[in-house]
Amino acid sequence: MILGELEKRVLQFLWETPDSDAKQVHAALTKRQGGTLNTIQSTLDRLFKKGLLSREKQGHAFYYCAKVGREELIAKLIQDVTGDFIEEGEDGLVAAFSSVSAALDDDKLLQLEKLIQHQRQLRSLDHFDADQ
Amino acid sequence: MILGELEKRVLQFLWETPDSDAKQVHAALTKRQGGTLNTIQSTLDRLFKKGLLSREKQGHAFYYCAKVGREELIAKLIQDVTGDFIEEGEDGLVAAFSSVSAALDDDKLLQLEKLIQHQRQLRSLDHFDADQ
DNA sequence: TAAAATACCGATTGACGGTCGGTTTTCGCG
DNA sequence: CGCGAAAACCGACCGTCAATCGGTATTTTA
Repeated sequence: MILGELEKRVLQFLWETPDSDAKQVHAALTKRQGGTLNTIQSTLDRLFKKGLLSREKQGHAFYYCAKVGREELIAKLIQDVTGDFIEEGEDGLVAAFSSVSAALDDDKLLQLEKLIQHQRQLRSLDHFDADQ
Repeated sequence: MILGELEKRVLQFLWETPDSDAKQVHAALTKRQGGTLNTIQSTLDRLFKKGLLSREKQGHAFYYCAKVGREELIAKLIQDVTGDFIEEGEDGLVAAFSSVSAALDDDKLLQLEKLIQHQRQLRSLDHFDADQ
């Protein structure tokens, strides 16, 4: 999946400000270039058709929400962009991580290891909560 | 950086078979669709101009080599595709990994942690060798 | 030097994002 | 209920870029 510049900016805005209509998105993005209200509507529609947004009619306008979170989208983009270089059958994300770890220096690698340990620790806490 | 389908297949071939000319690439890729020899030449040229290939004239033909390895390219692609969603200043790759770790289940996370530990172990062995 | 192999140039096609004008639909209010 | 405004929708156009390939210039080699 390829995202254009405007599409990315719209997504970022909707992560910060969910449940916005075209007018609001336009008002927010037009300050740093953002085209016409029509342009924003087209972009919202394209993102909706790509399955990245949900929308609901309130009054006479659609209100949009991001259907995927930032992390989820990043994961999807990485899988897309690396998919053709990953063997069939292996998990795309893990394989991508694996490939890339070679490109990280020692500090980055340590940083990443701590990050994952932290993440796993959070998980076990969640499980502990869920067990109560 | 955006890579087309043919460009990806050419790259993969050159990783397996470095120092090939257009004719060889064409012979190898034409079995599963690959256009004319001219098409392959254009694609090689495009990849060369993108800085992904090096070339050297031997006889009357250019012989191409991939200038970036598979891991390096994957790292670059991930940085490109996630760059707009990563804060300025932080390391793109680590930040991307960090974002994505949320999208991994426990097994994958553990798998990844072991992978990184393994990688770090390799590094220290390399350093040990280098010190001798 | 001539023929063959190859590089190079340019045109075309097909996607796709961005842009926007014009028309139709829809909603709310008098 | 009907009117006016607001919004959605449609379609067109542009720019970019990968893929494709024909034709021509260039280079190598015999």
